[in-house]
Amino acid sequence: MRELSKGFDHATVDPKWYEFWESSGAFKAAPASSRPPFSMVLPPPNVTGVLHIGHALNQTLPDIVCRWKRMTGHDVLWLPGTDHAGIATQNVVEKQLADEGTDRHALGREAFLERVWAWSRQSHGTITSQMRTLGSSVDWSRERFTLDDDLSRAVRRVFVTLYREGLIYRGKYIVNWCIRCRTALSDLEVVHEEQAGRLYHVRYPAAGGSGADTVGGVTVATTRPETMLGDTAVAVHPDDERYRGLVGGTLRLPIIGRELPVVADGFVDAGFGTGAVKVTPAHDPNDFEMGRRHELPQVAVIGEDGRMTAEAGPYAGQDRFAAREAVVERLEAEGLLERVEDHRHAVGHCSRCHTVVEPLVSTQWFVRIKPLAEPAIAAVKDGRTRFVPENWARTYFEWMDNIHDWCISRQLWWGHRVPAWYCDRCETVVVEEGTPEACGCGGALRQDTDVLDTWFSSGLWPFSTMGWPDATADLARYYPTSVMITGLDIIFFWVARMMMLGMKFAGDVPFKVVYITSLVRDAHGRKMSKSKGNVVNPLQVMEEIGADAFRFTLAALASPGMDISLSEGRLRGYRQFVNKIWNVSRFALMNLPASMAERPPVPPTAGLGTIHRWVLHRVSELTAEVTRALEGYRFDVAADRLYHFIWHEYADWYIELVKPHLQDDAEDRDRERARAVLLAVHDRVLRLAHPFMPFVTEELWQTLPAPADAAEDGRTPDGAARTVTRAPWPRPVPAWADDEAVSVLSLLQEVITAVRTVRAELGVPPSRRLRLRIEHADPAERAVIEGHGDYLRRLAGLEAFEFVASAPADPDTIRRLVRRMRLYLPLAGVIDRAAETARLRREIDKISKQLGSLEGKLGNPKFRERADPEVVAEAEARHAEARRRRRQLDEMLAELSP
RNA sequence: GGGCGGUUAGCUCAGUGGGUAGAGCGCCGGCUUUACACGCCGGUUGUCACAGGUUCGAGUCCUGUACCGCCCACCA
Repeated sequence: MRELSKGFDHATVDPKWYEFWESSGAFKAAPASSRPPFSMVLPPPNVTGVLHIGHALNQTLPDIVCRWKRMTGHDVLWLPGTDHAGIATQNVVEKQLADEGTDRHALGREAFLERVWAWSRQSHGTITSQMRTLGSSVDWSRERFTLDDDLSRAVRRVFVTLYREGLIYRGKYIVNWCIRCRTALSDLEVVHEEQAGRLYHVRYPAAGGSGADTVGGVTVATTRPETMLGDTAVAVHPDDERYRGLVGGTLRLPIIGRELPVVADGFVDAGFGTGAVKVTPAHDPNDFEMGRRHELPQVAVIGEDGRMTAEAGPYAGQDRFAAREAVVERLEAEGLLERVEDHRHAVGHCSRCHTVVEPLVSTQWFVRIKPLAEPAIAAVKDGRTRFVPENWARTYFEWMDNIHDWCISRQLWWGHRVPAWYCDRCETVVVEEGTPEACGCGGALRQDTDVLDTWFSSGLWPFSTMGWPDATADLARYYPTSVMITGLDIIFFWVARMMMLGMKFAGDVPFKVVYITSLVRDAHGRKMSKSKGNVVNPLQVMEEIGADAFRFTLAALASPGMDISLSEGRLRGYRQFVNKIWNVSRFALMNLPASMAERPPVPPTAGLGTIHRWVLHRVSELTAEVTRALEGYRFDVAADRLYHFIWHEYADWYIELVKPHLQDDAEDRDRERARAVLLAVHDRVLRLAHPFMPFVTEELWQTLPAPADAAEDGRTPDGAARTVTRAPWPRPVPAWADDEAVSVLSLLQEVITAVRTVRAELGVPPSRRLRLRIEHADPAERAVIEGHGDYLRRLAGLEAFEFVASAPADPDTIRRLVRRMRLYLPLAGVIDRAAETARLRREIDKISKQLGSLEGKLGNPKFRERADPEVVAEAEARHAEARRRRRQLDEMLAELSP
């Protein structure tokens, strides 16, 4: 007999096995193998990041899939890596510099980059070791970083190709500008927040009039009065009768005095405000477009630093918000401020530093996106890529159908530098993959100082990591990847761009399935945030309860399309589940002799006792259910089935029932069979649970005797090591199907539970052995009970039971049989008459209700006509049963209160 | 303004071809039954948000309402 330690110590066990897996090559892809490929790429976390709850979920779920696929005999490639995360990383280092009293400009570009490289090299180890703690079974030998040379080459190839095809262009357009980060942002990097503001109604006098003469002027409304300094027109709707006479005329811009034409434009909503709009082409996206339609000049009054420019006249040099106040004061003083209203509106903020974004005109690089979006939309429409849950496809379409050109240049230093060079002498722009020597005209070339949006390189991740643009064997074998599992927050940032760029450059969709994971919230469904102090740190949780329990919790809570509320209760509950598995294993191990060098085959079921046939049947069903759930990405269902079977069937019933067969006094042949079945079931359970709780299952599986069949023993590809990560995934065994065993067990369970209930309700201590008399048993049921009397006596705590054959046998249901028994437990002296009477009354109420509804149903002729005959028969049976039950209860009540 | 999701036991949630409401945690009672007190046994708890409709039958399908949440958005 062997023994396991009393408890599972994840702190020592987990690292031991991860090291073993990694060093034995258990997670390595085997491109040369004949196994069918299965591939995923890991959404690369920020290289300087730390593992947060979102990562934990987005790695646990794919890890479950990968571990499962490895066991089903696939050649699994799960490719890991990290992202340089341009703006995020740069901001962190800039903050460090600020703390040191310096900044990047003082350091200079090269020294600054050296500094960021040093920081990212240093923190790279943090996130990767945390992934190991979680158990992510990635192939570390293929780890990539978005700034690696070969990935940078892919970035340049894509840029140059798109440029040459006219899909990347450079131009002066209005962009979102963060005055703190001092860079342009894409639309996605701007987060809109509804906030309280004011709507200022300002009178623009007719041109020629003095400031005081407002007759013939127009009132416009604005939420940003400081931008009026840059106005170059006023617009009204072409059909607006009120202003018809004004179109073509001019107004005078207060403060500045510039003459503004009144233009007619369909964009203007005549119903909003006064129906007249000030037009500021340099500081508002709509006005920018309107300005182009009407060939209006752009007057930039706010600079890249957020201060007013020389064009702002008296306000030059002021902060934009100070200027707002000052402009309002001046307008008021001049009597031009007609009205101020409170107004809630959405204000754009930088997603990285939360500064209010300033739209302004700037020269940037853009991707012309529509031609790329169309095939990416089609691929989801025709199912080449499928969303799970499928509703996310709507969100994807919604965005893709309304997509705008993508601003990809950033005025940062950390990232892929734009591969464009400008000639000092002529106007030539050279865009090339390599570094050009000089301009054709002989002039010196200067490289563009901007870098690319981080998501430009991430968008290439599924193929750039596999060696593209070379036609590598990896690309041929592993692209498109099988599935992508990622969070809903990056559907647009990342998933959409991988779709577009993958189809354009790798010639196919990047993945066949996109599983969108939910947001993890706190126990009460609130978003986790530092300020609320409700952030769950996965590393701390794993330290406390181990990675297995943590992972299992995430899987169990991952209902598709629903946010996850992570509660301590669930975490604790599943930690206890891990402990349960540990102890079931202890029990199994104690009862399997060490000499059992090779695993005995399961004996033919025909020769086995009912409990063995039952458990084999159930484990086969479990196998089918877990497999089906995984195939449908129902991690929650799979976890739930495992939990229920292992705890409430295998441990609570089978282990208890099998104990006598394993004892020393059991007959040898009987004991050997019991051992063989126990081992077979236990082995299967550990394999099925392995993807969810890799560490504890490996630890336990390694203690089991090796199977006789070499193909079953889970060697690593090089044949070096046995590991459950490579053990074959169990398959349902049709020959184990056994409805008879199921019905026997359910009868036994009902009888045993009924006796226990009676004992508990009447306060009979377990030590007191009871005699049970059973009346009116159906002959078949009587035979079953007699045939399994030992189990009944043992688990119900009976001294003996007997059948009373006084009444004729009838086809009563199990329930009735059981209820009848309570009357004959010789306990008359113990019964609390009042309590028992109340209980019976409650039950009578319940049954009366049921009876009522059944009579309604059966009394309805349409039910008899249309319902399935089987259903009608069942309803009739239930009705008959309910009536009998009702009569019994009445009798019992009468007996109690004579 | 548009899109999506939610409303089921005290809490957090399952309930995916319509057919007698489930789990975990919590709560109550009883147990040293030698795998496990991170345990065992038993018990309690629901006008399935509301209003209509389809159906013999609706938590489940349809329509509408209310409230909550998320995402997108160029009405000043």
